[in-house]
Amino acid sequence: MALDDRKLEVLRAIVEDYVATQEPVGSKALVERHNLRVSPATVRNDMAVLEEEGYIRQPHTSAGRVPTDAGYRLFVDKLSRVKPLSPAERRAIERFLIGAVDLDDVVHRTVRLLAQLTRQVAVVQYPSLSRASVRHFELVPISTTRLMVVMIAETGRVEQRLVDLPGPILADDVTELRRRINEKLVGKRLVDTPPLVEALVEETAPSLRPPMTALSTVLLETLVERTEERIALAGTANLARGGLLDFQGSLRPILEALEEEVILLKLFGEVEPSMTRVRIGDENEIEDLRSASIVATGYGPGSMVVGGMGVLGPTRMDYPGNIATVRAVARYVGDLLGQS
Amino acid sequence: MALDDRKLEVLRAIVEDYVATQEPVGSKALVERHNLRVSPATVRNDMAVLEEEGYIRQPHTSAGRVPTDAGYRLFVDKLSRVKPLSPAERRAIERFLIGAVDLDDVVHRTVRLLAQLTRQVAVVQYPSLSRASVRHFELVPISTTRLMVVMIAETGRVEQRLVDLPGPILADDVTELRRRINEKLVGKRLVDTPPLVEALVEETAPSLRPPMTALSTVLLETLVERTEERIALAGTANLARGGLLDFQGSLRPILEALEEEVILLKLFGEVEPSMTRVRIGDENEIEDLRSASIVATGYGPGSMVVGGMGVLGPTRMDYPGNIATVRAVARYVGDLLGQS
DNA sequence: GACTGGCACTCGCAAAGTGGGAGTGCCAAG
DNA sequence: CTTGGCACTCCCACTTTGCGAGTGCCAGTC
Repeated sequence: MALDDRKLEVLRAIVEDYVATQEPVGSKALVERHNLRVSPATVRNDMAVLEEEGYIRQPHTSAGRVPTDAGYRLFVDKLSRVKPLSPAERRAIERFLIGAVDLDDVVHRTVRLLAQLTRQVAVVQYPSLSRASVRHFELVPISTTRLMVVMIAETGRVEQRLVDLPGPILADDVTELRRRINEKLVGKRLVDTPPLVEALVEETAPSLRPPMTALSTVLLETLVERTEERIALAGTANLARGGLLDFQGSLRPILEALEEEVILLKLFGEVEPSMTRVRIGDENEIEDLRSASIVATGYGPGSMVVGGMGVLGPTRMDYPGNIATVRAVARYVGDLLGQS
Repeated sequence: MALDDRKLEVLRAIVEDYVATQEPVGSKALVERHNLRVSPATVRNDMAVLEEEGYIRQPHTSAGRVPTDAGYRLFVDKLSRVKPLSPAERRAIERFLIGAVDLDDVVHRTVRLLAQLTRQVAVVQYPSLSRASVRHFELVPISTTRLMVVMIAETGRVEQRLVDLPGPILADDVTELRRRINEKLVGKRLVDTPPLVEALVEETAPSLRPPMTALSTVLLETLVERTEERIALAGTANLARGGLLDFQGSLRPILEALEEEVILLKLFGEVEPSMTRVRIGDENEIEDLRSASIVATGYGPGSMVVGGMGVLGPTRMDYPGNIATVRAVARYVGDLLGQS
């Protein structure tokens, strides 16, 4: 059965009121607050239909209605326009990010900013190396058998590792290795590098084989393994705001999930280019997050995506507002990365 | 008035029972569970005295007694021996830390380990640079007017920064600068370096003055400003364990305080060498943490202190156990740092 | 003087009872 | 299709009640 316009309007009103008040909303209050031009009785009939279709439900007989996860989903997909940000918010974003001194600082500020603006838990993935490309490699001799490998990515992110060589090495050989590595890898996207590293070893003259082999192991680790593991988090205190009415009583499972970086990466790292993903309640695969919703989006310079960011909160959240904020912040940070 | 031995014994029993059960403890239950060799009535008299002295209190008339912050303090100072760790715990510590690949990983694992063993919120300060000494400086040319400065500290921590030079620079000059910087700074403790950097600039030949001046600014920043700001946190989910009986109802202020790195650094960073500090409830200067206790200690290779670590939980916590665990982990991590 | 058993008293808490009110579903009429 | 009316449901906040744990005090004992 198709829902006519008024029924959709009723659903929207229910969602908006419930999000605002946190209380089940009844037919009478609805007609009063929104100027639906019909009587409560009519609204009740519409509600009955909406309930049958699974978009709303009553917590108890003879209480008001509350949106279901499906109801929120419909609301997000069809019934809400993305709220434009207020000038005050735009200014807040700029002011907050403008003083950032390095990449860590950008991420740090971003996550706090998001938490503050949305009043939810905010998550920002550090710019992932795998989708970015290599700007420069450096080898620094620490001792005769030890090198430090430093990689600088286009995003400005820097990774370093120590390598123990199988035997002493000459300064000239270090220079040679550095030259060869840069020649082969600079400008390439990190995801594409592993086969190149393999080739690099094979093309190396026998005299330099042993150190190059040792290096290649570490290069692969740096390039691939540790590549998207870091996450910044802020605003957990916001979880405790709703007086435990959200999250059916216990913050425990939520806090636990938030401590698992693997989970966060799955939620906020798997983002498609220029898409904002909204995951509502039950739609979450993670058991512990069935009472939470997530708004996530990718960010990066231009149209490139180098990481994800977003917010997490109760299913009863201000979707249009949060979506707008997350998008705006993501775009701003993306531009920032593009500049450097 | 001096408290005789039995009264102290009663206090110890109250603390232990209350920590275990989370419920006010009465005179009858006390004599049953601990073999005090007196009657409930006697215990009641002792309790009356203890209450008068401010070590315990009753939540309501005719309820059992609960330790006050002063009671816990007395318990920690005089009445508890540090529990030796169980072999299982020792093994857990080793197993958990043994696979760590780099400094970040060590800190990461440590904080999770602490959270797991104590079932409290754990905090670990990254090894502070300021108390460690410089192992090596490296200058890496990125372009003709841009250098990357990399500093490696004795603790294995690496910091890097980009520097824009006032004009193009030759490779040989970079080498010269590198040599001079290392000559002057290697082996010095970071806190002692600022005047040395000043001197360095003054001793520089006029031709190299401009780049050295640019460098010195960044060196000072790296050496001083950003020097002890990082903190790792784990186990916040443990806060939600006590069913909100701890922390008088709201986790909010606690979570908020935990998000302020400045606060955490104050709490866990200001540690004296080889001391375990216990801060109980009211003793905390931070308003929001008046219902929490903190056990913190320093750690580092040998007798050096390069950072702090510890746990935070409800005042009703297992002090002897937590103190023992924090100390053991700190010592283990310190040894680990000493090796590399 | 220190300890003990007895006893009256206090008071929080949980279970049970209660009234009010918000909200519903249905129906007959417009 | 919409509307006003009406009977009905049932949650919630409030009060009542009884119970029991725990206390403080006192008089008696060692």
